[in-house]
Amino acid sequence: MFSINPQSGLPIYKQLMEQIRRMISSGQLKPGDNLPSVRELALTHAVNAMTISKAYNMLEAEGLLARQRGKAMTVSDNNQLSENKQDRLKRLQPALSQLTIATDQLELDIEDVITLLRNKVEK
Amino acid sequence: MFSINPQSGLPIYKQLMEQIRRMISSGQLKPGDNLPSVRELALTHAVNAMTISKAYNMLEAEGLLARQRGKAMTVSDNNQLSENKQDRLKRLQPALSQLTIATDQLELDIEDVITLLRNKVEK
Amino acid sequence: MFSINPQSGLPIYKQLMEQIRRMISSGQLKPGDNLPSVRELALTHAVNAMTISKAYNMLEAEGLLARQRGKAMTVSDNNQLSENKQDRLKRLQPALSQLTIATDQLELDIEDVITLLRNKVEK
Amino acid sequence: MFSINPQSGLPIYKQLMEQIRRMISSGQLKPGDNLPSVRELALTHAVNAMTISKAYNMLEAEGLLARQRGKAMTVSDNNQLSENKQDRLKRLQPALSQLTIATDQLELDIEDVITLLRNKVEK
DNA sequence: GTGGTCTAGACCACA
DNA sequence: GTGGTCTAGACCACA
Repeated sequence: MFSINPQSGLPIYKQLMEQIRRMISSGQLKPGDNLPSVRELALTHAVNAMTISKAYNMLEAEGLLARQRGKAMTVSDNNQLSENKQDRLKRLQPALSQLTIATDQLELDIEDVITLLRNKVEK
Repeated sequence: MFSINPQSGLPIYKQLMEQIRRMISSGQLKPGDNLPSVRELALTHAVNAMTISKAYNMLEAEGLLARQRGKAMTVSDNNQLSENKQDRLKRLQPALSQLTIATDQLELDIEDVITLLRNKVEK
Repeated sequence: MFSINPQSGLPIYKQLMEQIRRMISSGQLKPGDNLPSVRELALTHAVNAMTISKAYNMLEAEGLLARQRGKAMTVSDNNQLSENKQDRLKRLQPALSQLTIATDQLELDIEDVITLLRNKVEK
Repeated sequence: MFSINPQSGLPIYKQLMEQIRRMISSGQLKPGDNLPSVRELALTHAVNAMTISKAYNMLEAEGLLARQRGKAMTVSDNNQLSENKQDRLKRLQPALSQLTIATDQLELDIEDVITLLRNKVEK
C-alpha cells in the first residue's frame, strides 16, 4: 500500500504523510475509510511505531485524518483535499522536477526516459 | 549548474553529491575538470561552505573527486563512474520510481504525466 | 579513555580516529560495544560535538563502527581490524618512527630514552 | 637530513621547524652552519618552496636562524637553544607520550616495544 | 536519550 | 586564491 524507503534520506514520517495525502487526493482513501493500524504498518515496513504515529498525528493536525478512541484512524469526513485533477497534477510536480533535473544532468534522451516510464507503469 | 532545494527534506550535501555524480556520469564533468570552488557554490546557492565541503569530501572518499592542496577540487582521473547509457538509465531509477509511485497513488493517467514531462523538458 | 591534544597540530578528529582504531585492535573495544555518546565525549574532552561526530562518521565509512538510529554507535560486528599481535605492533610504527627520528636528531642515547619510557609506563 | 611526512596531518612547516630545533639543540647544526637552500629542500622533499620558506622565516623570528642577503640561511650565533642533556630529553617528551599512549591502547607489552625500538635504532 | 544537519564566523595551511 | 578545522548554537529525526 505504501512505499517506504529508509535509505532515501527523506524522513520516513514525511514519506508516509505525502503518500497518504496522495491516496486521499485520488479517492483511493475515502472519507470514513480506516487506515492500517500503527502497529501493523510498523511491522510490515520494519519501522518504529512512533514514526508511524508521528505521521498520523501530523495528518490529524492537518485535518486529513480523524482519531476515534479505541478504533482505527479514519480519513476525516470533511478533509480539504481536492480530488480535482489539476490539483493532483500539481501535487505531482516535485517528482516531475526531480526526474527532469536527473534526465538533464545525465544527458539522457527524454524519449528513452518516457519509454522506461511506460514500461514501469505497465508492470 | 546545480539545483539545490533546502526544503526537500533530503540533506543538501546529498543532493549535491548525487547531482555531481550524474554530471560526471554524463560526461558534462570530465576527468581533470575543476569543480566550482567551495566558496563560490556556497555563495551562489546561499548555502554554508561546510555543507558544500562535506559533499566534496565524501565524493573524494568515493574516489570521484581529487583534492590538490591549495587548488580547486577536480574530477578524478580514474573515477569508476561509467558513462555507459544503460548505467545512466539505471541511475535514473530512483527518480522514475518516485514518479510512478506518485502517479499511481494520485490515480493519474500516465499519458497526462508524460505530456507534463514533455512540456517541462522543452522549456 | 581517550587522550586528545588540541595543540598537537594533528586534527582532533584524526587523533580520535586512530585511538579508537587502536582500542578495537587491542580488543579493549569489542564488536557490539557501545562507544561513548557524541555529547559525552564532547563534554569530557571540551571539544565540539561536530568534531567527535566527524570522527565517528569516518570510522563508520571505514566499516569499523556501526550506526543504529537513535542509539549509541557500536563497534561493528564484522570489522576488519586484526587483533593479531604483529598487526598491532605494525600499527605502532608511526609513533616508533617519530621517537627514533627525534632521538637521532637530539643525539640522545637510546638507553636514556628507554629508561624514560619505562618510567613513563610504570606510572 | 630531515624526515617530512605530508600525510601525517601535522603541518609540513611545523615538522621542519621542530626537526631543525632538535638538530641545533644536539649540536648537529652549530652556530654559523649553513642550512640547505629553500629550493634544494623543496626539491628533495617534493614540497612547495613557500612552505620551506615559512619554516625558515618563523625560526628566524624565534632567533634560531639568521638570514644573510644573497647567501644561505645560517644557524644564529647567539641562539638560545640549550644543548643541555636534560633539556634535550624534555624536548623528546611529546614523542614519548605518543608512544606510551599507543602502547597502552594497543595493549602491547612495553618490553616488546623496547625491542622494536632497539632494532630500529641499530639499523 | 541518541546522532544528523546546517549556519555564521574565526583562523589555519598551502599555491 | 584554494580547501580544512573548529566552535557555539539552533533545530530535526528517531528510539
